[in-house]
Amino acid sequence: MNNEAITQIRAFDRFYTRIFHLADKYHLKTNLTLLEARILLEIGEHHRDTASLLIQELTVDKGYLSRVLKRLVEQDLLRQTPDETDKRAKRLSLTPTGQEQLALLNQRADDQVATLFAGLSAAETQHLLAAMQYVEDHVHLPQD
Amino acid sequence: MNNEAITQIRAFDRFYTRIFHLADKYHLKTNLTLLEARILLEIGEHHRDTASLLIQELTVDKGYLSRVLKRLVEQDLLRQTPDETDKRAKRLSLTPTGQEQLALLNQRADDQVATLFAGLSAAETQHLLAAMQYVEDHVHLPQD
DNA sequence: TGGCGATAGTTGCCTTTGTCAACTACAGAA
DNA sequence: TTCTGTAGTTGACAAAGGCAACTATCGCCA
Repeated sequence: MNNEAITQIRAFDRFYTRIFHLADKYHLKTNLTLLEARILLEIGEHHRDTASLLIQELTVDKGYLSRVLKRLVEQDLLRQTPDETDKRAKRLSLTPTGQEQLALLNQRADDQVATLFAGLSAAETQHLLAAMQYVEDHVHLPQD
Repeated sequence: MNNEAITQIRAFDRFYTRIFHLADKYHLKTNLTLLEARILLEIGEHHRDTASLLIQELTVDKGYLSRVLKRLVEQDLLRQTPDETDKRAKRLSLTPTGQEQLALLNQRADDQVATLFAGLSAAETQHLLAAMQYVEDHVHLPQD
């Protein structure tokens, strides 16, 4: 890969990081931090229901995560129920309140995205999705 | 924009955020934090040579930035020279040591990108750049 | 089966990062 | 020349996160 290409990719990276840094405010006006919001999302939408799964997905320290989860439990957004088959683990699930919060977060995040890409025609939207897909397909995931 | 599209875009966002969260480690093995690295980059490459410009670009608190800049000066990576035409402002520039560090950072960041997109043919690389450009061109920048 | 290294999660301790408000100094316009 | 706004600094504080030690349990295998 030549230097010119690398320069352009780095420019895209800066651009995209900035955009989504601005957009990653969907948790505001809730009482949640960005990490807490992402946790609710991962549990509620992607069924990652143990701390270890979250640690992998969110690349966060387990000690820190433990505390954040505790906070979510105290706020009655999260439940930790003992895992019957593995007594070291705890299964995480959202309380009704947690589900409400998640719905709200999703609403906000959707709105953000809709604003960022407002006014595209159907054809442009398709093209955009294809472009994103292309990027995703051509990144070499670093192995963990 | 329909729900399906929004969902896919949010998936891309999560993906890309994660990738570049992993990739944003180019400052490691230097003594610099990510913010410090980005500051050197903005000053050295993009000629943003006052604190206010950096505040805008990096969306960082001015009090905090002030301290970080002070630290960079102490490390002899940065110089602050009085602005003759505006005596409130200070012009920022890299010391020779700072320029060396910047070169090192650029090297590391380039390597990261090259690794992430390793093995693409020239045609694929062109396609990738076009895809990124398309995304960039179709985002509605939120006005500050 | 019982002993042992690995894994899940918690806790204490500490550092770094970031926020907020008050403050000084200067600019630019009325 | 006074008033409002901007550039940057400082103090006090809160939030975020890293690190290591610890408990409990698991799963393997001699």
